[in-house]
Amino acid sequence: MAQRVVCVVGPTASGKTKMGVALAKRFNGEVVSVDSMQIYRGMAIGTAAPTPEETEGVPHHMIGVADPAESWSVSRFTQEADRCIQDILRRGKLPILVGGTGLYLDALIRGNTFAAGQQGGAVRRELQERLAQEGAAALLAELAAVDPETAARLHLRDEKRILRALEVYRETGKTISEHDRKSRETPDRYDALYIGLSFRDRQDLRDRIDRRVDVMVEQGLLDEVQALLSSGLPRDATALQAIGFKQFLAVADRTAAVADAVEEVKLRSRQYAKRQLTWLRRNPDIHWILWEKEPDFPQALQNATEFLTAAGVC
RNA sequence: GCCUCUGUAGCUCAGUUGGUAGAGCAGCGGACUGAAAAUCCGCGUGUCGUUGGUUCGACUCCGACCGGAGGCA
Repeated sequence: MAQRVVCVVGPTASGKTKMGVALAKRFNGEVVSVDSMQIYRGMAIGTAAPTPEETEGVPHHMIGVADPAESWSVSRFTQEADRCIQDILRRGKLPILVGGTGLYLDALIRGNTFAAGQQGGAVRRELQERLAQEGAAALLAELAAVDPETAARLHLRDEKRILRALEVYRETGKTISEHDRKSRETPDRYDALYIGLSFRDRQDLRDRIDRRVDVMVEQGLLDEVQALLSSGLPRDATALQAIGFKQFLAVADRTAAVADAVEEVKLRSRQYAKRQLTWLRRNPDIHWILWEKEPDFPQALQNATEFLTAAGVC
């Protein structure tokens, strides 16, 4: 039987951090952040990483563990996070996975393996050049010759995935569809209990996102971005693709006004929240707790506790 | 007060010589296996300001009224 872990999921600004801490205290757990941007150092404000006060002494893992100049990936993340989970289990504590990056969480729970290849690698660079020269149609045709299944699935404009599919074939001699099929067949690595947080009315989520963005700006999002830049972080770093950082980069460059950047960050955040909800919707195992207007944590903790104890967590 | 321009989707706007309307953004839905806070796909949601008239037929032409912008006084 796979080892048991608890996952707290939900769109951005739904209260996952607070819930994670409450559950960790109640069930003798430690939190593992599952967030593609909180892993980078020096981005605490813009990624709404939990502050020392917010953690209430509960150990948190996988936050601020990476240099923003190096680009991480699902593969790298799952390896490191898995190590944390194992360590927590070894110490007899309950791992509580808290985060909004759906792909990372699913890969972790399922124990996905990833085929060879990497951004910045020789094969990828060569394919990128060919994409620029010959166009996506040529590459998609090439993919169709070796992996018709994937080629049929991908849209001509989905260049990122066309490149990746070709890369996997080049690097391993096997198609990505074959790799994925095998990866899916392996049993899940963890026995996960999911608690989902969201709002019954999307408008309430939007209001909460707006308020959170205003707070980030008050707390010094611009300073945080400027600090990253003055540390010599390249502008095309993956870390700077994070919502908030991308827009305030323009403010730092004086090519955008603060007020416009704030509106843009709010917009991108709610679009991101929508994509997160789409991702989560296909997981039928989530025990949802839906907020009415405002989060009610005491109530939610009781609800979640009942759910977890009924499932055998103590 | 007079003159000119203007009123079409949540927003910004197109709409040819009259045949009940379409773009971008927003929004909604979906996908996602080494960039995932990334990337990609799909969907038009409408008293065409109101009200009379002309016409087989009006967003389109005419009148009045209401709202907005500018100009002259």
